[in-house]
Amino acid sequence: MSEVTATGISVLLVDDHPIVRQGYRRVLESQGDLHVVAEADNAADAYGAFKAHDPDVVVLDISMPGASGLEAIRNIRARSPRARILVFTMHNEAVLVKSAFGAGASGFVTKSSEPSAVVNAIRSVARGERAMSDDIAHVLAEDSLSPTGSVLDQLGEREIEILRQFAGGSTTEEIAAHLNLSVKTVQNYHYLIKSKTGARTDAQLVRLAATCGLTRI
Amino acid sequence: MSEVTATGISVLLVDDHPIVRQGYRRVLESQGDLHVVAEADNAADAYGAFKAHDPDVVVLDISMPGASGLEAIRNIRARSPRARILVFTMHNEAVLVKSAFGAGASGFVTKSSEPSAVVNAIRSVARGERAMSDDIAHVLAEDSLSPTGSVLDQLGEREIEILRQFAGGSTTEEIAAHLNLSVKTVQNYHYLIKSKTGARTDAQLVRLAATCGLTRI
DNA sequence: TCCGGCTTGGGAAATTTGCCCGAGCTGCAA
DNA sequence: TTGCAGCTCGGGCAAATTTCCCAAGCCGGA
Repeated sequence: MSEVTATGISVLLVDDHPIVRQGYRRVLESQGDLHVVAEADNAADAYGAFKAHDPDVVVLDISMPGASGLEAIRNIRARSPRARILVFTMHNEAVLVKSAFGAGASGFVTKSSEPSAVVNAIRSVARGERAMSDDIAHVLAEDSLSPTGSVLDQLGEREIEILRQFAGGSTTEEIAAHLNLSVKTVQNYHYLIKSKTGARTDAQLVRLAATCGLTRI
Repeated sequence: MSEVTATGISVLLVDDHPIVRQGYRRVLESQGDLHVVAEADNAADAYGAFKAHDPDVVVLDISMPGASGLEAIRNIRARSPRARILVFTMHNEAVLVKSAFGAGASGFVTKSSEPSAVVNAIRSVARGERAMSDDIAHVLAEDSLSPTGSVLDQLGEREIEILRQFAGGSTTEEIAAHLNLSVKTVQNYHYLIKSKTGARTDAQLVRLAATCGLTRI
């Protein structure tokens, strides 16, 4: 049972900052056709609120405490494949964007976008279209992405093992010693993992490994 | 020349996210006594806007591209010691809070606070009082009791800012560009941070930053 | 005033990265 | 059976980064 009216789009807002939520709410409701029917301040509550209100669009920030926002996306989509989820966050890393779409998001908009771009993105995903802000399109274009599923699916067993140890804090030498490989090989894997995942930085690799559950922090 | 009316408090909003600014504006203006007279989306413009509008209170997010928000605080206070500045950010690290007050802020409120707490904080600093949200008070209290300071206490303010951006996934060049520093300086900070914290790996650095709440994964 | 710490960067050697390559293995499909 | 494709493992080499050491300016405290 959707709460959508003949002329409106119902929205569930998920963000951990109350005043940010309230600000969004006012911006969205001033549009006339957008109605915020519920809010949640963490990923765990997001699914409950989704079930209770069956909104047309879920607008959520993926950088929240507790369970990852990606987790929330998967959670919602697993049970309600027709759910439309618009990620709205300050991050603009290619890996994160790909993970979000891979997890089932319909759109990805950064907080640096103009409010008009955000509300238009909401309308787009409500129509079942894919939406993303200009800067995100740019990031993805640069990344010249390959059509894949989860980021980890592109990695071989060895690559994942090395990524795990690397993200755990081990040095290249330690990994080589532990796996009985030459340092050069580990270096090559390191490079290969970065190219495959699109991570441009070791820090991005660690974050990627963490969001995929490869390592805990 | 203050733009304050007999019954109102004029506010300058500084935040790099347009829709967040717009949301704040609506929340504040719905209060009746608060009037947003100007906005700025970076620290550099903040002082210009301050001079032009002489607001009663500056509400600013310290995590912005360009010059650090702390820099903006010092900038404004140096020229207008009676300026009231309320820091409004998602960060709640004790070191950061102390730095902000040290730089001349009158208040520090996190984005996890209730909107009512935020507007009350604005009224408090407008009256010349010091204000902080409950969670900030809690963090400061815990910090003053802990015998072993956080690892971050060994780091200077610039070092913390660079660590935050690095852990967030930014490259050395990007950080240098954001902060208007030479790449060499950022590299030196990177090295210095590793020595001070004892991290032997970039991954360890990211984990450290995450456990200290400097970045979220 | 002097000392110490922060900030900013240069310099130079050591190390790592980025990207190319080949070779041995396995599984799979024609 | 042959052959292709993908994983694993490492060499090579130029380019980039990291690692240290150093210096100068600034500021606050003793």
